[in-house]
Amino acid sequence: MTGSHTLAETEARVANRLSHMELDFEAMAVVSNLFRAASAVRNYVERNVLLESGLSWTAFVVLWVTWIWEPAETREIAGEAGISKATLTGVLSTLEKRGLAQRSRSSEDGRLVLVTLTPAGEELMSGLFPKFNRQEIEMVTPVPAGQRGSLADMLRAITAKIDG
Amino acid sequence: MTGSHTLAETEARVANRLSHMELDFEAMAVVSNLFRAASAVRNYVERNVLLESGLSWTAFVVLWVTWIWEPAETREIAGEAGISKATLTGVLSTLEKRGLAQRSRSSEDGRLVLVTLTPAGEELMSGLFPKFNRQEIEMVTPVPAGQRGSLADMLRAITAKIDG
DNA sequence: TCGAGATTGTTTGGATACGAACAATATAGA
DNA sequence: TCTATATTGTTCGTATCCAAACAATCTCGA
Repeated sequence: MTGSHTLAETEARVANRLSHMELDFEAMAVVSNLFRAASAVRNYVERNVLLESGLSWTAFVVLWVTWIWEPAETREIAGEAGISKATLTGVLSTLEKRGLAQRSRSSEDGRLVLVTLTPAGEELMSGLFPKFNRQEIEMVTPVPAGQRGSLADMLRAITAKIDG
Repeated sequence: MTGSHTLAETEARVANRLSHMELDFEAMAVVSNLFRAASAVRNYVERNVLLESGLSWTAFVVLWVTWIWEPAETREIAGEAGISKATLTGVLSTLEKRGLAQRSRSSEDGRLVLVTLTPAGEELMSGLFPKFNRQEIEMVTPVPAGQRGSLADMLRAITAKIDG
């Protein structure tokens, strides 16, 4: 997951390759560590919380958004989950096949599909989410409590700048 | 990409769903924003830098690692890129098919496969990486310069805690 | 009323993603 | 030397993932 090379070693190599260019190593480090952290968090949660339920990260997020916003429109779910509508179609089909979620046509707008959880889906999320949050707490431990809000704010600022 | 609901609205909904549980909303916010940011950064770069070259994010990262560490061992590439060796096999096949990278057996250890860039791959990366770094700089803009190092450090600490 | 344009979910085709099983190679100890 | 064990990259099966094309539905103006 994490590369075996040190940051300094990598930077030296990059600088050597691109000695004639001006590079912002700090920006590089932010983006690089952003992805390492996201990947590590995802894999860790998939292994320790989701595996026993046979859920992928994406499937869990889709269930979670549906759980919170039920009945949820698919475009809303895709937006919150950060996946394309094409991907959501497949994930929803899988969740329906497993009896965790349900699709239904909107009576007000024939184009829309509304998603709800089945009782089995509700029960699964009720048991799963507390475990999920406990893992979140554990993973954020190395960041001093007084800086976690700031960390979230900076990440939010980056997202806002891009999606703005 | 980014959900249309505000943080407060989401938290209120979650609190309503889980009023009987103790939840750490700050840890939730960190993980949630970590993924929103990573997803936003990835999609933005794929659209604005990688699309014209027909590269996926993963394919680009594999090319980048190879470019820096050439000749690179596949286990090394997979580790740095944060993907499994099975995934790397497929990505390398795609890159070979497109004439951007090349596989060769190690003469010192018959189990190892060494990867190098083709001249076309070299040329592609020489033109692509500066654009990539300029996007990185732009995306990190909303974080005050004095706090970018701290941001990278916190992200690194989370990864280190998980990967132990 | 009616039709051009916009919006939505699905399908299609191809790439990515991973665990598990596998074959090839290397290494260590008897 | 020989063999049990470990390591590495590939294959296999299945689930994601997305852009583009598509069909169904809605909206709005003439």
